[in-house]
Amino acid sequence: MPRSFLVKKKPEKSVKNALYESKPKGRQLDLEGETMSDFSVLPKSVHESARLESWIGFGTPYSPYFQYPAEVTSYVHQGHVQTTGTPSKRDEKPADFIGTEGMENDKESVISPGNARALKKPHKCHECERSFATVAALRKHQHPRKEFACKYCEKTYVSLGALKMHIRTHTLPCKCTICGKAFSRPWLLQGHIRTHTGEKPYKCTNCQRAFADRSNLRAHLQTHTAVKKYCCNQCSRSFSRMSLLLKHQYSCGDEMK
DNA sequence: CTGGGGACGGGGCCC
DNA sequence: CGGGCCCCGTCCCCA
Repeated sequence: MPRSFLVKKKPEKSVKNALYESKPKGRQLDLEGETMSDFSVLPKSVHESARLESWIGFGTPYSPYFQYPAEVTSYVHQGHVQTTGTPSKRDEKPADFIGTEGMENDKESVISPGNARALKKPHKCHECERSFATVAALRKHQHPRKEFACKYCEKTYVSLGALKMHIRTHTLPCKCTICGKAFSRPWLLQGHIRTHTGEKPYKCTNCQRAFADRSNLRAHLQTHTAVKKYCCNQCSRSFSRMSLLLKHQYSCGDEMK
């Protein structure tokens, strides 16, 4: 039985934590069904289609494959316009991304056969004025960098491996055989199993306390130091945790006003 | 309210 | 490319 605090209040996390509820619903059902799947063994066709078609531009109004059906979506950055954007940002303004003119140019009916012959490079980049003979060439020019987008959220990654690792945080393939709780990675599951076994391999050298989690030992070690890691820049106080410092700075800042 | 502990998330790095 | 691990961090509970 999970402790109550495991059900977190943030929406994006509550989805995952809802997996442990007795009655999953909607999206949660979807995720639960995929809990058993391992995205490291995605069908090869998925990977290859992602590689092959990524620079064509999935998820854009420009693409004939706008509704990408596979497990992994993939797209490329727009080289000229967008350097740090996310898929959502890109999708907010599709007209800016490609341009209405570009969309029209994609249709053969817009460029008559005669004009097409006359214009050997009818597809013009709006950023640098270079022209290209094919839509694909234009898009390759505009999208020099490949990115892989998660289908469950808006995060993007530069490698398929990084994306697959991230997708595990949605699919949670590692399941505890004792309580059934699922985790994204095996070592997270190992840490969780310690809560069942009581094993605490991380021992404090200053006192006799032991911890199941290395991070918790690290936080504990801060309690032994006179000057804590997180210092307030308004006063001389220091704290063992960032959260405590932030909380303090909030009140400290009020005092300074 | 504060500080500490428990449990866990996730990106990056190394092998 | 995948697994293991490290590190930094969050969230929640409790004394």
